[in-house]
Amino acid sequence: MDVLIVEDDALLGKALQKGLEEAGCSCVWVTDGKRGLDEALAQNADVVVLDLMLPEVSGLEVLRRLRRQGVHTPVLVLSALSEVDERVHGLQAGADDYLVKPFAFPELMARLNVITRRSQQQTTPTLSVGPLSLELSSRTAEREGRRIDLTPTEFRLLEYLVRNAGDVVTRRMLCEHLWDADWEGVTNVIEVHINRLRSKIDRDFDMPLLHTVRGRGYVIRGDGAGR
Amino acid sequence: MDVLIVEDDALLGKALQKGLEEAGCSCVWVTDGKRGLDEALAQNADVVVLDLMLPEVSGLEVLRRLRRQGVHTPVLVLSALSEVDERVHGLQAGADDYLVKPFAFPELMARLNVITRRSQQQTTPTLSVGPLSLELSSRTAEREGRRIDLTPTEFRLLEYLVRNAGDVVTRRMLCEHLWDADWEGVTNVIEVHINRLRSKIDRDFDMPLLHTVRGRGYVIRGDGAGR
DNA sequence: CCGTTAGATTACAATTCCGTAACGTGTCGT
DNA sequence: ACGACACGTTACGGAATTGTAATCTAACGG
Repeated sequence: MDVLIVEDDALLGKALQKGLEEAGCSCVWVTDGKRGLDEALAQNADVVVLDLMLPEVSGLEVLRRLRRQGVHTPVLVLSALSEVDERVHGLQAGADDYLVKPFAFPELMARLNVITRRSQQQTTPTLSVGPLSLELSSRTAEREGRRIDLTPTEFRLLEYLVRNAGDVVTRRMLCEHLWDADWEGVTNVIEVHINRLRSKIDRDFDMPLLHTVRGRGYVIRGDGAGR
Repeated sequence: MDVLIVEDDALLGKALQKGLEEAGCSCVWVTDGKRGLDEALAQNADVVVLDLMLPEVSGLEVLRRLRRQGVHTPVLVLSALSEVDERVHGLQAGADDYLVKPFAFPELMARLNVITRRSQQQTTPTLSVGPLSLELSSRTAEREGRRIDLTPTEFRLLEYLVRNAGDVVTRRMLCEHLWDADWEGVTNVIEVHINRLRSKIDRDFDMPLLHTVRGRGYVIRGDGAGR
């Protein structure tokens, strides 16, 4: 496990690094907020240990900026203050846990384990079916490592299919959810978009995921099974 | 608080409804999975109490489909089985808590309170600065109740500005994050897009949010303050 | 006060995206 | 085997999106 330590006190920093490395973690230790933010933004750490009292940029500020940038790496905040107020601020700013100095090293380890486990099982904003995954935040798809660019409607179509993976999605459903519409069947918009989608997510691969169910609609399935 | 109860056992269902209503909650009680899913999808409930053993569509299936549709309403699962296995399945399918029958009513209440509170403070996938908010999932913006349609690049530009709200965003930063690019300054793409963005989020309102900092770049601020 | 410069605004052209229509292909029932 | 029908494929035109360039406006320095 990779840990980023942001701690200006050399004694404590060194102790943390030593203890964590003995516990089998690899550490990066920086001593000011500026570099702490940079390292954290690089997203190479699985968890961050962040002191609140720092020169230059305060720990709270680092935390706030980190979260604003959309980085959700779990953060454990250290502070000399035991004030409830501070604790509230920290948690509001996006900390996952809080530890008051002085503390016992085993407790730090225990808390780090808890928050990393929790963050791992958090639902990431991503959908997937078998080898295909959609990243909702960036609106891109990926299959077997390859990035797939989708137009807005292609993405919405695929998203809807994936949310109903394994179930047949009827034309009617698509009309109502992707267009506004009651018309349904006036044109062949759907077939056209299904076709374009297939050419992107299935054409270049062995196993087709998007199947048509004659007379009913379409299904997307993770295994290759046609029905 | 609005509670949706999905429970086929009439005795238990009635008891739950009575108890919850006495505690000041308003309840909707349905007795099968199909209607449970429909009601839950309507998103009128703040929390769902879901029995696992149901006729037609099983509780697990209801839960799974609900989550696949992107609905995050907290769900408390009820089950006669105390098997660890079942519990794991339930939690994996997206349950927020688990209660084994028979149970004491106060415990149910306590757990409902915990999971609703937790879900409320969960970070919704939305950014906001003052009167402006961005919904990341649907890629739309809203200001003072009015929906604002943004093109893909406009949205990315605004998102980046909002994530750095209060800080000046330089041209260099924009070039690197929104385009790939090292060119920076060859053309005036940025000014043009800023202009288009302003015409949508500021033009029709009293207080401008997007300010230019001469020689540095742009800031977005929730209060009207120019600097 | 004037020239310089940064930024705003507008116009325009290239590209992309989307819905329609026409046509091709395969499947099913008889 | 044949026709009907469902779906696939391709081509085309209009609309939206995006980057470039030209022009206009406002701030700043001296």
